[in-house]
Amino acid sequence: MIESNVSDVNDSRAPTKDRILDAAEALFSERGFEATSLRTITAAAEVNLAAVNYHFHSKDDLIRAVFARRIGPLNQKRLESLKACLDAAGDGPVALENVIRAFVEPVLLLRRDPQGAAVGRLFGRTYADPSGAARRTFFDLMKEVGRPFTEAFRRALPGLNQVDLLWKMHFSIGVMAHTLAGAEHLTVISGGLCDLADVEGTLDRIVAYIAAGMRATPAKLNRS
Amino acid sequence: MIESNVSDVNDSRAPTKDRILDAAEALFSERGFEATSLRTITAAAEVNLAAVNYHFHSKDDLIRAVFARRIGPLNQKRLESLKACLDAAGDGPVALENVIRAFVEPVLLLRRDPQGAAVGRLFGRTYADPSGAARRTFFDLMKEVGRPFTEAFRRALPGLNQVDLLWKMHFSIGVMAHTLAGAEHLTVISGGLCDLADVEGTLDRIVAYIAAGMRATPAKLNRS
DNA sequence: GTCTATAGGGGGATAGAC
DNA sequence: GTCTATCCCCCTATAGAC
Repeated sequence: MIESNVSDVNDSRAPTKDRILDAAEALFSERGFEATSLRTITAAAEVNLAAVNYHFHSKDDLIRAVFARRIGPLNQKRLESLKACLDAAGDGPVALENVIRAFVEPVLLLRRDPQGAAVGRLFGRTYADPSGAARRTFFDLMKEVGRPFTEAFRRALPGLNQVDLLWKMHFSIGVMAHTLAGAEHLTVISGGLCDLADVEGTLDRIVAYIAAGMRATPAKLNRS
Repeated sequence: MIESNVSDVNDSRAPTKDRILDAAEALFSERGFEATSLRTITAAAEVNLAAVNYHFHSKDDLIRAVFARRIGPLNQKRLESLKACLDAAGDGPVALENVIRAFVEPVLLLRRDPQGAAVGRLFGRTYADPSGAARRTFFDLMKEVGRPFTEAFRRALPGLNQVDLLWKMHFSIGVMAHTLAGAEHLTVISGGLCDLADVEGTLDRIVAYIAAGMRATPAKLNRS
């Protein structure tokens, strides 16, 4: 009630830096990196244009910062869940579904709030986005989860060779990325019957689909 | 004798219009729509800048033309293959793997030549791309295959309800799109062990993965 | 730290000669 | 149909006042 500022709107203003990150995140996820100008970002954040060059050096560095802020905590959750399911397995077999869930659940849970949904879309889109800065940053930050999860999948699918495993992980990442990036499209097509806001239901569906795919055996791998 | 830095559009004198389409296709697939300027395209095509505005009205119309040229023939092949496998089934059950193959094979076969690979990447990327012109054109042109394939899947998976089917088709499109758009990434990660140039092998793998996923039953009870 | 103002470069699109 | 030349817009980044 003390706040009586000059101009309009909701002024218990977060730090400028965070306002820029929030706006950039939302706009990048909606329009892509190239199509989003710094002017649009600073207008949405209601900060000055020059602020983005003061707090971040350049647009590329802003893109990097947007990813860095989110991926760290996300991957920490994934690794914690993975550790939990490996501990539960002990020396016995690792449950495939649990490994998949450990990887998918944290990023799908983002969908619970609108800002998180933007993050999800952004990640999903980045897998297919050619933008240099985004791609490099994203994959650099994803390396830390790549190795332990590959190892966990190997334990959950004993007897599967390396090449088969990599292909299946690739397919599985596609399922996740496309679900994150293009889910509103599905909502429209289905006339609202398929709703990504139902996180638990979506999670059950996606885990079941991926698990079955990873267990599948290609029928005829050597054709004439 | 100016060397283009992207792909040689070296048909010694193909029509200007086609040279522009070829160059645009390759560049869009590598860098995205927003990041590719008309100047870059006309330089690669070794034609004049103004030619693109003469043959196509605008950049958006050029994007639409790039898609229109490829999607028509592609969908025709898909529908022919689908008809063949429905005819083979007669009144009996439809083989799920054949329906999947009818949809995936034509687009995967594009990978056999470099220009086709660009088309594949372009399609894969478009599923996640926010660009307005590309997205609308692409989905408009895909509508003609959407209905018959949905119907075929319903026949191949009797007893599956509409919502489950739509989710599974959504996941499956993700597998295909990601394979098309991000396969060279897999090639790098695997140290060349996974090679998308092996079209037949990739096709067997992807069909097996998707078929298993579509047959999967979500186990909604095992959440902790 | 935050603003105004502007530099400096590309971008899409068009006019008009040939 | 194809070229040159150009208009006018929007972009990123920076300089310098407050």
